[in-house]
Amino acid sequence: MSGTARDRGRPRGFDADAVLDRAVEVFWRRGYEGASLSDLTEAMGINRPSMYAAYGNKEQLFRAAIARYAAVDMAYAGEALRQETGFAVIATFLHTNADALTRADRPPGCLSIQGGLATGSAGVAEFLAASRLAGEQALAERLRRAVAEGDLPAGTDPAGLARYVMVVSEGNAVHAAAGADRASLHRTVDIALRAVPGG
Amino acid sequence: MSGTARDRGRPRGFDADAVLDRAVEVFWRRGYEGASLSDLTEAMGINRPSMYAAYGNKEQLFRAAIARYAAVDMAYAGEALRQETGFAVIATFLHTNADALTRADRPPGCLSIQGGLATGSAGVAEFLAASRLAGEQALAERLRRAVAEGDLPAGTDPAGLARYVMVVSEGNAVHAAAGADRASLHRTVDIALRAVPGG
DNA sequence: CTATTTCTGTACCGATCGGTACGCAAGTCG
DNA sequence: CGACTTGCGTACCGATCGGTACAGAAATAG
Repeated sequence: MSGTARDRGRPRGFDADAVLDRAVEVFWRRGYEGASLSDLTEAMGINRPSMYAAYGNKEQLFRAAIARYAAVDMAYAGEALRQETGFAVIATFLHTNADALTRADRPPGCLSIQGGLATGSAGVAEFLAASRLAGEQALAERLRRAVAEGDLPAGTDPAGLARYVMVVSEGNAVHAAAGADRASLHRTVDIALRAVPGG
Repeated sequence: MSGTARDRGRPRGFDADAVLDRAVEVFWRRGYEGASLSDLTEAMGINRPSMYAAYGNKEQLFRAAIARYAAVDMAYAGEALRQETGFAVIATFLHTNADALTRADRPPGCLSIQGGLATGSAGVAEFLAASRLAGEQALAERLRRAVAEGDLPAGTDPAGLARYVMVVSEGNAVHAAAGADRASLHRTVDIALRAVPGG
């Protein structure tokens, strides 16, 4: 009963998280279908069977990559939700988002959108849409509180405003992927904020 | 010299434009990489060699499909540019765009974005980005005139405003592809218009 | 030590990818 | 009527796709 039947056998020769980061980057640049297993395993530095043993198959690897992406590259969103006022939440989210979309050490744009809006395997696009929707709902919840607390005007529709914010963020992601620079994204955010009560 | 060496030989057994419309729909639904030649030729109702003879190869077929899409499914954009004031141009564009993104007889979203943000063949994404940019510049030109004519406030940045409008439109396209309904797109547009001088 | 378990690397699987060779059908020319 | 030109349909090409069988290597358990 000492070894919990898990430490037996040959130990894994790679760090699963570190290797997953390389997969994130490949999916981000090439999309789900554009990233072949050869691309992925080469970037990850492991062989194909090791990848299958660790993650199952390509789609499960992609889902793991999205989870890792959300935890690492979208941490700024959680930060934004912790701002004190509804307007500050939105302004912080959009501006930090603009920065995240144009980091020099990462692919431009957003993995959730680059990954595959239109893809042969139906599950992938729906999975991505669902994870974006989860973020939108978290924002709507925060804005609902802002209305209740009075720092957004009574009568403001929190869900509609949250959707607007996500639309701006996703549109910026499309522009960033097409090569728009950081300053122009921030300029767009400044215009967009004029539509937000308090801006 | 009667027949200009073009009417000779067996005549083509299909209407090139009608067949291209079917290709548009396949690319729209599945993206550039997700649409296989088998998918395409089956939907077009022609054989592979007929497609190659008529269009060259898959990428040229895609470019032809984009051109056809711009002429047919984005005609509303030209209409919007002909509105009388800068605000009317933007409002008309965004609202007719919301309708176009959710037509019952067409795939949801926008071919230019569904087609392939991230794709293996580098040329495709750049071509799509360039065609979106052309629309943005046409809008900027129209808004520049609106500032000159005084129906947008002096000091308004036409290029920045045009980019903002395209960002909203592209963000809405992402949402439409994920299944958002027409009403919620229009609600987003109404919020977005509050950022536009005159809204 | 041997037995057992688990990971690694090679080498391969059938399916599908984009693209094409080639013979036949269907027209216009003289 | 041939002679010629062009599109159509079958049947196929090499390359690459996602996924795996299998044997050897590296660890623990006894």
